[in-house]
Amino acid sequence: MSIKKVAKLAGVSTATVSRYLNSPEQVKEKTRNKVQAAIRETGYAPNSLARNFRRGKTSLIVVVLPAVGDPFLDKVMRGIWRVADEQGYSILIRDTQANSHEFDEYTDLVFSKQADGILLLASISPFDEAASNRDNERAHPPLVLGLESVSAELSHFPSVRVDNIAAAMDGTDYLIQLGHQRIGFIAGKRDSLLTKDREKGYRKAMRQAKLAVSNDWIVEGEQTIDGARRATRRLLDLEQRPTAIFCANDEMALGAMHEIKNAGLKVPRDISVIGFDDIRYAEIADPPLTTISQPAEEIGERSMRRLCQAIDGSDGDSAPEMLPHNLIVRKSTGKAPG
Amino acid sequence: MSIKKVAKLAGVSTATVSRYLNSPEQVKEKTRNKVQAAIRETGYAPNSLARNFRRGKTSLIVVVLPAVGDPFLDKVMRGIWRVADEQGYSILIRDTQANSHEFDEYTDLVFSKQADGILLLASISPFDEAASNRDNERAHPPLVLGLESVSAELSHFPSVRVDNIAAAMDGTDYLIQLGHQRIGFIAGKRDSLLTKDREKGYRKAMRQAKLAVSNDWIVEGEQTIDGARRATRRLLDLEQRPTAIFCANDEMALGAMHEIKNAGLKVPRDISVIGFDDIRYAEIADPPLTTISQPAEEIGERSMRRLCQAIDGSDGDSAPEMLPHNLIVRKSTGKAPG
DNA sequence: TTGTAAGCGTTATCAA
DNA sequence: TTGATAACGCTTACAA
Repeated sequence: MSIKKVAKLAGVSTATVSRYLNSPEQVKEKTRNKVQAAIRETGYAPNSLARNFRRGKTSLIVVVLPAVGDPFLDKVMRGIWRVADEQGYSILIRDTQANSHEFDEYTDLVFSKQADGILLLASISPFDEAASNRDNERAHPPLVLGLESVSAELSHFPSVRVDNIAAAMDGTDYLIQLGHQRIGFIAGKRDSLLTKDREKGYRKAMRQAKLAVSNDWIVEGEQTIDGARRATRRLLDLEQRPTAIFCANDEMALGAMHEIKNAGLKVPRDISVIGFDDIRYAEIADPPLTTISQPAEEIGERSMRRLCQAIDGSDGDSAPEMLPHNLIVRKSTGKAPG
Repeated sequence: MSIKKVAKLAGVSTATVSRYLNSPEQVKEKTRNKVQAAIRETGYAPNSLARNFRRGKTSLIVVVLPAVGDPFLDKVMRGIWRVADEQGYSILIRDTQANSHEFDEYTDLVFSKQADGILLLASISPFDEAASNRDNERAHPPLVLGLESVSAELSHFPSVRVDNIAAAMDGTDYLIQLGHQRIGFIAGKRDSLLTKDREKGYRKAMRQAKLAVSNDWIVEGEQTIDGARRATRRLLDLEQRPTAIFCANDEMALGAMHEIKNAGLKVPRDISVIGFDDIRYAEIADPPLTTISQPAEEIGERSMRRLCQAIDGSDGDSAPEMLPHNLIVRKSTGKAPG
């Protein structure tokens, strides 16, 4: 009833008030002033529930991410927010740590009009149906994948990321150049495609260098500090322990370094450690962590732009957009011992 | 038009479909089956835009926090999410780093029906008007303050937090017990009441111990690693440098430790460092960081519960809810040198 | 137990 | 440039 009140007070129709709100230039100045006064007097605020309903748009974007509190997301979110602000979207965050991992649970947010689109920054399990329904409208919600590598079922969605395989190869090559031959790998969660790709890159680089990879050298770090610490202990307990460890992300690398030092060993003298992501704690780690950086803010920005395009149907090609990574050499890596 | 389609297909009225959706027990089983079949066949998903509009409720809560990517928020958000899930709310996140800091900008989200309530986990500047309008309806949106200390203008809102003053006193007392007399303090941002309170606690403890506090010992660390590094350098450059540094949070403590070690000094041999929050990186810092922990998950949970109460009007008293803090002694603090 | 129909606040179409 | 009015999809009295 609210716009009506304003209209009545201003002595105009509701249509005019609405126009004043949405395209003031269509309203004569004199009328505009009347409406403005009425709005001020009533303290009227447009009911966005009604507005959204009428427009069929929520102006909400769901960003699905692994965990709030992940320092890497800091910059990514900054990029996302910049574009969201510019385009008039609000951000709804879903954390896969606290929520479900089902693809359909997120796409339903779009189909039920709770959100206009989805920005997926985490690995989730697409329903098998999704693949078969590919031509179905339900399989094509506005959705963009950022950061994450893409499973086959999701490959028809736009995606923005670095080439995790190539990046991990670069990191591994660097260790190999330093003379390391026994290189361990601390992997992420089993369902994370991104860390799987990094593992692939590691394996590929080892293979190309004709270096054997023992199964014992690849341990799961669960993408947490504690998981990485346990993984590191297993690596250290090996009869022939690795002289270098590649961690699928910095969070785990930090845990690994701590555990290595705890065991009375020195980084990089005894063991070199390399991470991935270049989170802000990498630089101030002791020793400062060698890592691979991603253009986080740009990934956020670009994936959000792609999503806006997907929402208003102007999305062009769906080829993955690859951004460059960058090896950052610090002090946690050194020549292989002996 | 969608519920109509379903109704038509099922051969019932739209009211029956609606009832099936909202209170199935009121629908005869036979009818229920028909409706269910129709829903399945059409792939119907209720339009929550229309539903929210009709109900006058968004089921959205805005959580205003300083920065996604702050590891401390990890646990807080977990607590919030647990309650939100349970109560059927979705979480809309606003980051003051990327967004405005104005109180009204957030409360407008409620008045314009974009959200049902606000959980404030960050210091923002309330409009001066807010205080004078206190009796006005507009001054009383459902809003709860979590973590943060409360400015006078906001003191009529419920609040859940630790006693930052007392906690900082405990930390400072501990340093004093270790024999430290020249204790520096790295403060947070100027507008952060929470870190201001911690500074107050530090000052109070110093005063009670009859220890002088030089103005040079209190430097601003901007609540970032880099800010803390700059602040630390200033402290180290002092003619008589402090033998201990209290940092208003762990993030800054990590930066401080790095800078101290960079200067060729040892923690805690030359300088003790103590932080606040007990983020997950504190334990694996080198040396592991002595800090004060807050019951983060519980703060999240309780503040969210209070908010739910505020939304449905069942909120009782508005006295701040204080939770206990806990001094965690690790290796970054030791006896004063000399 | 089910159907009819009004109404939520806004926007958009059309006519004036 | 403005006004009257239908429509958006759903819920909920109220009536049947």
